[in-house]
Amino acid sequence: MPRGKPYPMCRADKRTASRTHAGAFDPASDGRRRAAFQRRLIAWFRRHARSFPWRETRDPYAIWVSEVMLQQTQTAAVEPFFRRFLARFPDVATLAAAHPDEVLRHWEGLGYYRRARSLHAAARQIVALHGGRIPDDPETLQSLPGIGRYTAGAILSFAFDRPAPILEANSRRVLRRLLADPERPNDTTDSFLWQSAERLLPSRQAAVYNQALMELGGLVCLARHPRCRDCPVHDYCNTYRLGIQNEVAGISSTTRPTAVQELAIAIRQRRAVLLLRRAEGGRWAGMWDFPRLDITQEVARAGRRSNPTPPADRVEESVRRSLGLPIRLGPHFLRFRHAVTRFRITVDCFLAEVSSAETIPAGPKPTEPGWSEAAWLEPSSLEDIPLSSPGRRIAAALLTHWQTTPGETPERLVASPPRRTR
DNA sequence: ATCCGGACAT
DNA sequence: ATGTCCGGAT
Repeated sequence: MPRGKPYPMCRADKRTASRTHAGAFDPASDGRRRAAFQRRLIAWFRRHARSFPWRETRDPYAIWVSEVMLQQTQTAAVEPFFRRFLARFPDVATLAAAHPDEVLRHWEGLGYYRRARSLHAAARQIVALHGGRIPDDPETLQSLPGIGRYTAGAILSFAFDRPAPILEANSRRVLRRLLADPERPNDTTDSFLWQSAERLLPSRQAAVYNQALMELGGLVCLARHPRCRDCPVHDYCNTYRLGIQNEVAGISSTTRPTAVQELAIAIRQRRAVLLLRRAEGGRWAGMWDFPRLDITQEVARAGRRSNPTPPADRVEESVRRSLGLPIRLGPHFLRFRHAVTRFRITVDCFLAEVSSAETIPAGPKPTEPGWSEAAWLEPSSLEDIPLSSPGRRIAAALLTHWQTTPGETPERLVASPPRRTR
């Protein structure tokens, strides 16, 4: 990837911006004031910008990958994934040629797996339709899966330095405060903010300017306690002037979590264990996982103080019905909790053996919705497939269990109530 | 435990 | 307009 200094640190802006008169900042009406705002913001950015690997490049591919990873994901979480991903898939052609599962494997643990699938699909589309070059116009970019208006603007401005506006969580917060209508400071629409972002954008230095806007939101114009005294553009801020910056906050939708009880079963046959692939559209789409049963209803019916595990024969019957597989339930070996979107899932994990004498060759066809594929895998190959985070956790516990109890045989597998693993 | 964060479908 | 998808940081 091209290296170097994409945003040369020119001398700090020594000019003192003129004191601003009172009144709402309207970027459309005052070009001089807008230019001063831009200079202040950019000068601040040159002093305070954090260093990230995706800021060390202007390679549109690397910037695209980073922006997709950064969707709904914080910078600290993204960094190691970004490095690994770029090392393995250094360019569009390499990514397009890769197996989907390997792409997913490199995304494992980052979440929102549709992003990885879209990225891969888009890479193939770029090779097939655009000669392997990342498009540099907004319409074509947004025709690619996983690229919306923000990501298109980010690629256009960061990589190509085109004057394309961006609006994401950080810059949205900045502009919401900066441009708030004093009468209705919380009624600002995204449509208005997009228009404003476009009007505020300088025709040159769009890359630095856009990143400065985001960085200000990330470091100074914080949701909870905005550090307005440190803000280089507080003179231009409609809410700072009125002291109502704390009244304009991102209203977090208070969708309270739903408790879910699940059973995960590691079903063994000879040396292999049964894995299922999660279907399109749901959680962990395209990722492999251990067979899981939602037992929330049963637990609720049985009463809250009772053992959260249904009787072994009920579980065995349920697996026979959904997977067409005769099993004998073994011991409980792991309990953990996992929070995902608005669900708080408690997972109880059990060993199990296929109870039929005959070998069931190609995995059962899962008839239950939610699963698309099944496979019997040797423990060692669990490393090679993309697993959901809970799935990876179960796999790790399973490998430990098998290593510490090497002599375990089906005869010794006896169902027992879950121990409290807290 | 709560907070944080774009694309897409509906 | 609203809901869905994820995991790590705090």
